[in-house]
Amino acid sequence: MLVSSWPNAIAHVDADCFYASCELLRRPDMKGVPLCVLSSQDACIVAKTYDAKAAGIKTGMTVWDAKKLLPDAAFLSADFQYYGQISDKLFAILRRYSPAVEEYSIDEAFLDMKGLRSLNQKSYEQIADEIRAVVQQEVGITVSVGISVTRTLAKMASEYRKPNGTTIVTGKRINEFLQHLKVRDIPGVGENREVLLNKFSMQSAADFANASEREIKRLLGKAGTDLWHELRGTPIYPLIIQPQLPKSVSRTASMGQLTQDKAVIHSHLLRHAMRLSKELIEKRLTTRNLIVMLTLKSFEKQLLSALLSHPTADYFLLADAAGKALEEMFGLAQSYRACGLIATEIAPSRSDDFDLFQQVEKKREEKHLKLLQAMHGVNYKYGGNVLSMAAAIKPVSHRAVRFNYPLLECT
DNA sequence: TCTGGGGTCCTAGGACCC
DNA sequence: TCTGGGGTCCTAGGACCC
Repeated sequence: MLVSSWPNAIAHVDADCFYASCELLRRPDMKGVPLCVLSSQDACIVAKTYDAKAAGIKTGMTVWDAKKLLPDAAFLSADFQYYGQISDKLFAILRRYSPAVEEYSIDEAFLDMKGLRSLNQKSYEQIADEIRAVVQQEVGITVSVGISVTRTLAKMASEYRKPNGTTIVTGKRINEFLQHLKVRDIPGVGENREVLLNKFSMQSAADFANASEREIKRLLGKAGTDLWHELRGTPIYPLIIQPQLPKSVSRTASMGQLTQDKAVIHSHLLRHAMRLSKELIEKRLTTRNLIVMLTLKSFEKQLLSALLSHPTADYFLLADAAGKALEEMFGLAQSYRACGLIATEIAPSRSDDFDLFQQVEKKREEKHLKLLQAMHGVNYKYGGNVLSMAAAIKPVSHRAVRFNYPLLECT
C-alpha cells in the first residue's frame, strides 16, 4: 500500500449529535440536562446528547425503554423544519471553503479540498480547525472534520475524534490509522459483514485493507472491493455535487395497533397519499409508479405497484391508485400493522406530461394542484395541518370515499 | 432489540428473446 | 451419456446508511 501524501483531498464535516445540538440552541436552559429527540410520532429515539448516550440510550430505542434508563432526561419531539434551517446555515459556511460541496445528509457534507491549501495559505489541519471554529461561532453547534484522500477515509477520520475534533489522514499514514479501528468502523460494514469478516480473521480495518482483493471480492462482492480500494487510498466513490433526482419518495408508518379493517388501512393510505403529494409538489416532482406497501403482523411486507396514466403529483390520482391496489391486496384473514406508499419513476414536473387526448384530464389535475398548493400554503402559514382532506383524517367507511371531490375540512 | 421512517445500491434468478 | 449461448429486463431480497 504505497500512496503519495495527497493525490487528492476530501474533507468530511459531520455535526456532533445534530438534532440534540439544534434543540439546545433554542433551549439554552436545557444545557447540562441529558436530552433525547424523538421520531415524528414520538415512538423512538432519533438523536441524543452524549450524556444520554453514556447512560445507555441508543438510537432506535423506544421512548418507553429510554425513560426507564434515564427518567430525568428531557424528551423533545423532532422539529425537522427547524433542523433544516440550521443545516442550511452550516452548508452555507462550508461553501465558503470549497466550491465543491456534497450535501450528504442533513448534518454531513463532503468537500473537495484539493488545491485549497495554497489558496488559503494554510495546511489542511488549519483549514479544518478554522471550519470548526467558524461553525461554532456563527451557528452555535460543533462539528467534527476529517480530511483524507478518499470519501471513506475522510468519513472515518471525522468520526475518530468526535465531538469537535479534527483528524487528518495523509496517504502515507493510512495503514497506521486503520490499525486503530475495527472492521465495523468502516462505513459500509454493518452487523452482517462484520460477523463474516471476523470469521475470516479480519478484526481491524487494517486487516481488511491488507487482505487480498480476491478474498474481499469473494466475501463481499463489488461492495467489498469498492471499499477495499477506498481504504487503500484509491478513490472509487466520486463526490456528487449536483443535487440528484431521488429514485423514490415514500411515506409509510405503523398504524399504532394491528388491524384487520380495510377501511382503517384505507384511511391511513389516504393520509400517506396526501403527505406524498405534498412532498412531490413542494419539490416540483412527479411519479409514474406508485407502490402500496402493507406490513403484516409477522413483519412480512406485501407490495403492489400501480402504473399511473402519466407522471403526476396529484393527491386524487395517488389516492385513487392506492385505493384500487388495496382492494387487490387486502386479505380478510390477515392482520396488518403498517402501511405506506412508495413513489418511483420520479421526474421533474413539467407541463407537457399529457398527450393531446388528455387535455380534459390535464385541466382537472391543474385545478387539483392549485387546490392542494393553496391548502399546503394555509397549513404553512398557520402551522400544523389546519386543513386536510376529510377522508384522510379519520377512518371512514370505504363506500363513502370518493376521489372526485375535494373534501376540505377545518380542524 | 419485541422492531421507526426514509433512502440507496447490489445480486441472484426467472422470463423472454434471438 | 453431460442438452447452445448470449443478452436484456424485471423482481425480490439483502445489506447498509442517516
